[in-house]
Amino acid sequence: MARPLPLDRHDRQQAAREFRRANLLIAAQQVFADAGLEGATIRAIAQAAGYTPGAVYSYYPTKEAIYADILSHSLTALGAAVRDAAAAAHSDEARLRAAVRAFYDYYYDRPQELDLGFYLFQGIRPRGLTPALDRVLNNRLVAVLQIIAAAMARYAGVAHLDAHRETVAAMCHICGVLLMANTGRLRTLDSEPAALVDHYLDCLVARLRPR
Amino acid sequence: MARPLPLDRHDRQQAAREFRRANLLIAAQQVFADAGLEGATIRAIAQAAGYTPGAVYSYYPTKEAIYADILSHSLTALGAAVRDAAAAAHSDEARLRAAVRAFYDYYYDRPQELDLGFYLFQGIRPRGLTPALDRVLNNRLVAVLQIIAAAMARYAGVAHLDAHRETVAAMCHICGVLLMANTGRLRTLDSEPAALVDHYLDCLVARLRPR
Amino acid sequence: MARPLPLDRHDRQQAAREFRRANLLIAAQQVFADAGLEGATIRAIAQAAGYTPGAVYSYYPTKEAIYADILSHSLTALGAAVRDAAAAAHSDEARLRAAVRAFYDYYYDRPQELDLGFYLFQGIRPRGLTPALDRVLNNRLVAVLQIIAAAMARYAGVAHLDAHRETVAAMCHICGVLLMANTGRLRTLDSEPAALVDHYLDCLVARLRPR
Amino acid sequence: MARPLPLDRHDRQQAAREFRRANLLIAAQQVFADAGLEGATIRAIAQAAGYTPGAVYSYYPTKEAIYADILSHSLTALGAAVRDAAAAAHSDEARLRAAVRAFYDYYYDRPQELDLGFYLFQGIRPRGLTPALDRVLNNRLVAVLQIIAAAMARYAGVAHLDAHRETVAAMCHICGVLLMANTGRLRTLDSEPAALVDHYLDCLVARLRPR
DNA sequence: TATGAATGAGTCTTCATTCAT
DNA sequence: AATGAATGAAGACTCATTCAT
Repeated sequence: MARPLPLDRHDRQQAAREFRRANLLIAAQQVFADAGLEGATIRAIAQAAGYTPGAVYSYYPTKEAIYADILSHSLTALGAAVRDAAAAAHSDEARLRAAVRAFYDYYYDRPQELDLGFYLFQGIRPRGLTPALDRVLNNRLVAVLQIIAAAMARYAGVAHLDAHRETVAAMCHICGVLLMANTGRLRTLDSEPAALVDHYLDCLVARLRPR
Repeated sequence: MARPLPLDRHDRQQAAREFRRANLLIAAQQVFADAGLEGATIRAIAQAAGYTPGAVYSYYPTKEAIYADILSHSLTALGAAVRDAAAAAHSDEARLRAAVRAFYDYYYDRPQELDLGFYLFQGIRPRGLTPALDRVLNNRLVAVLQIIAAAMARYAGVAHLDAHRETVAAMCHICGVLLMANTGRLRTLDSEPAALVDHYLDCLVARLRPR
Repeated sequence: MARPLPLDRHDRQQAAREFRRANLLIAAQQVFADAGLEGATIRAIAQAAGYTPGAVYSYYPTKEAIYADILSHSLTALGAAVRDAAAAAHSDEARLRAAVRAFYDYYYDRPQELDLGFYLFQGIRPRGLTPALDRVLNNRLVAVLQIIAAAMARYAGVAHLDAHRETVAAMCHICGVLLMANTGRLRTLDSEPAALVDHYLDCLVARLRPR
Repeated sequence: MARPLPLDRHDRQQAAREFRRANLLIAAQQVFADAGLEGATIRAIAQAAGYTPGAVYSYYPTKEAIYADILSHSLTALGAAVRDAAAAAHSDEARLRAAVRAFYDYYYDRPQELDLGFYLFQGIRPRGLTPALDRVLNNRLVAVLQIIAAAMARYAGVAHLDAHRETVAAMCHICGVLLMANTGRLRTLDSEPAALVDHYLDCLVARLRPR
């Protein structure tokens, strides 16, 4: 039976600190979801967390670092959503469809998190998004894509497929649809984002169908 | 032989003014391409054009108006690029491929213009982007898409096709690829944007191929 | 029979200039009445007169000088209004009442002109309102007050009265009422400006009534 | 014997903050008295208080809010002045005279505060002067007028008098005199503002004298 | 660790006035 | 006399960040 190891003082402090940081992060996510990239000022985040602006800097060196941490959690949650959807499916085809749809659904419900990704991943940031952090975030994304790639391989048979390319292509397609939806283009073009996604999936499934 | 008509004073002044506005716009485009959306402040634009900030306001009533003008020119240029590419093609299939590729190529070379479009097309701007202007810009985009839709219809035969949906889907795909490329994701995922586009086109062409 | 004297070239030019200045002034008055003190920019005035901003400076050295000229004309018109009202009255009491009421009515209909007077007459202006001009404007005002003073003297009999003081007092009262009306105070205090004026006149007439 | 209660940290900080805000307000009042409405910019106020412009915004959300606070204090002080003057009087007549004179004296010594009132009470301000605040300020003014109205009623007997109307009329008169004095008109008209006020009071007292 | 006051560099925008033409 | 382009100084306001406590 696992018993929690006794912590020495240092570890206890560390844990408490981590706990406070997590709280701050949750507040930041909330501000973010409510007010978007522009509205998420340090002041607003601090206030939402019950802190004053200065206190935030005990936990994050920079505003961008907060962004990065939110994004990191966001990618983890995305991964969970995609994984769960895939796990619940009852056929290989359903699994592929479910995984891709989960990716789409996740961001459709959280447009700000998509924005954040695009913002942070963009070129060179003055400070905050270090190469190390960038690598971490990237790995998170790769992990999500691997779930989709696996579903694809299982459906199509690994031999007949460049699963990596197809997965990246699917991600691009989904993100493009989301982008167009979020900026209002699809509305003015009289198109339903979900229908576009399903159409893409229909074609994909047909194309990869094992014979 | 066309000889330039003599201009009266008013016309000459008008032309001179237009010339200066065009210069200002070019400077703004440059600032834009160099510094991106955030960096393209009135100060920076004015300086690049050799003006003081106040002077800019004799040419554009608002910062957003400058953005809108850049975007408008951008969409016009995009339209020309797509049209030219389609016109130069020697077969129906080549025309479809060329049109879509031209769309991609245009933005691949001018990533900031893509950003600008997404920025300006987004919801309601405080001032500057009037609904009228929004409609104009939107029509420009629609015009571009119609070229692609026409190529598609000609290739596939209009009966067997929801050309509108396929065109919107293609645009989403291209924009998704561009977005991923611009934010550095494709590099880290070891994917070539152009290869993705070509793959998409291969699938599209195969799928729509008339029998 | 008076025949217009032949004008030499210089005079003709002078007259033409004066004519254009008068046009400019009329435009300025209009802008003023429409847009108030804050809205009456040089640009707006120039545009209303069909000029460009620079041209205005051929006629007035300064924005304040335009204000001053408007005010001067305003005071002249006020004088005419008061004079006409007094002239039309059929009794000494009616004359006094009519003159004071005319003062009130004039400004009640033209609140911006009252503002202008207060603005220009206020303390030291940076430039524009020279002492000489100030004297001119003041004399205009004095001329108006003399009409009222004369009506008062005629009504009350000159012996029993400090007509100057009573006239200044009446002017203060009227201006106070107008000020309170224009700033919305009377509305919130549930008082009618015209009723206040009439009450003041009733008291004044009763007090000065010759026995 | 009252001993200051020990304050907890929060209260101490709150008090310190209030103290600084009060200092800022005093500086603002000074700037105001020296430079007038137009000269009282955020820059100038900040500088006078030893701050940078941005710091001002931790104390007041808006320039108009500073104005409003000054005006609020001003009206309170006016009320106190009028009340004290009335309280010190030894007869009903003296009380009425004293109250009205106190109103006059207060503003005669602080001409900018009169301006401020007229500015802020004017119609709708873009931001800052909310309807709620407007009501508060208005009530302050009404409270002052009630002191005068009470003195009037006590002197004349409430039956024989429209105390409200007479009070509003007196306020208008005083404000008219002050306006004319502040804009230099009374000087050029060779009239003493105080003498005008006293004359008005003489007439008022005579008219309302109980028989 | 947390405070929160303060900074400083920045944002867009306005407008009377000047001056070469 | 008129143009109108341009200036320059100013306006209110925002916000990430620092730092003494």
